[in-house]
Amino acid sequence: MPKLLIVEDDPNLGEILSEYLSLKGFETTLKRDGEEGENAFKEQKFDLCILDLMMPKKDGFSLAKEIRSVDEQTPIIFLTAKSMKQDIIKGFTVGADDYMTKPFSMEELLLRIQAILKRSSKGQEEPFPNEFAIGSLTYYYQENRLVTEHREINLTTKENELLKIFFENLNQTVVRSIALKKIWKDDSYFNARSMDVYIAKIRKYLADDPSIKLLTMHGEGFKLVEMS
Amino acid sequence: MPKLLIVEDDPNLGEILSEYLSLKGFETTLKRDGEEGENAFKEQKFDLCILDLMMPKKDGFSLAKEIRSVDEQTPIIFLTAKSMKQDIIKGFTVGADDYMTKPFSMEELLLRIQAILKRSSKGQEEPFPNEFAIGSLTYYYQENRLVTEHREINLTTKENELLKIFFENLNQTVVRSIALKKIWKDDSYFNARSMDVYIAKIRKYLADDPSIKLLTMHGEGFKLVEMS
DNA sequence: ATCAGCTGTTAATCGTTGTTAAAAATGGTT
DNA sequence: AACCATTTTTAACAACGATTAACAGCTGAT
Repeated sequence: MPKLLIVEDDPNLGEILSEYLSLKGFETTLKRDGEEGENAFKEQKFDLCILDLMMPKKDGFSLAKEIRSVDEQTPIIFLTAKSMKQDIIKGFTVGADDYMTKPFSMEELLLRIQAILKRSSKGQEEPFPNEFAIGSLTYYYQENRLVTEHREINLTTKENELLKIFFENLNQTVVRSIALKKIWKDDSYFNARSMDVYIAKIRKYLADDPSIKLLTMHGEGFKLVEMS
Repeated sequence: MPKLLIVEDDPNLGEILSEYLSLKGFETTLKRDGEEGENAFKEQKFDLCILDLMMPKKDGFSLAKEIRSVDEQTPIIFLTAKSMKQDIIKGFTVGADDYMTKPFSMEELLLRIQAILKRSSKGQEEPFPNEFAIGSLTYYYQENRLVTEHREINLTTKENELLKIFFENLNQTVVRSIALKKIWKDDSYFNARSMDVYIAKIRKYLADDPSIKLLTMHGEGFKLVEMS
């Protein structure tokens, strides 16, 4: 649950922001002016700050500078009363990550917050590569296609999703219930049986290279391995 | 001349709004309840919607949701009878851009409309490029035209809209219901079948380059990919 | 070794998608 | 308004994919 610091002097907008964002699963702290905001920032860590520009006591720029002098990391979003290009440029020079001009849609703000947090949380996860080779097989995930020495197989959607999970977890056990939840969204007896049918199909495809085996880990799941 | 959709059940207020805003240079369409509003929205494009919250047949929230499911762009302003914070928050969660609490001044409404239109016209999404190349194909969206190695195809409106969605989402699954709502404005059994017919037509065009495939993601939608 | 509970396999069934053609709607022209 | 050409929708059937069912085989615990 990411923590947000909201500094906004308009009590109405502040409340709405705060409530809406808590509703969306953030832990929000609302402060009414720059000084309060600064104190709050000194007291605890936040994952992101939302600062109004025009505020009594200490404006958003000054507050952002204070924050940046202590902390290079924490993302800052500015709220500007109107779309004043000067302000926006100045905002970015003091280290803002984004800005919103009032009035703005909560949804858009939410999207931007999510985008920024995702970006700053880690190096974005590498996507599963389209081409994946093992033994004499080549698997093209994006293209729902598996190429063996003897033939080219067009995979159905379900076959493809399941095979992807095995390639992602090469030499590791894929737990039944986890695969089921990923592909079928819930694990029930019937979905489990459906999966077994697909296991059989995939095994037939993989049989083109005898060094590749999809092992059964009885009671747990399956494991794709390349024999040495 | 921006087009406004006004949905307001109070005939008095509706008329006043409509007349005032036409006087100010907008082209206004006035509807008296949510259902009428929905139909109007499906029939033509608007630059902004002004929706009353309390209305017979279909309230403003539901209407906004319908609108957002088809179009996430067009700004929406809600008119709320009183300043109920809950309503306002709910309004933002369904994608509203602004709200006005009754009674309000026409002038203020005008200012907000102008602010929103200015903002939404400025920060416009990068437009879909007219020319788009993939494999040996070149697609000219603006010109409803697809050029292959062998021939030049003039696309019909529906073919073009559908193909555009696939190009926009290259290598990503386009969900049936989303495409349907975008193009046909609602997903029903018959529209779905109609779409299937267009899928077949598009596949015949794309077949000119065998490395381009429009894959079926069974139960989900379709995905345009370039084979490696 | 036996048995209950998993897993493997095949085929039937059910729902979704592919395909083609006819019907209906649309738009332009006389 | 009546005509035509074109586009879009509807309809019917074929093909395909996913699930269910039934039964056979296997595994590990007692």
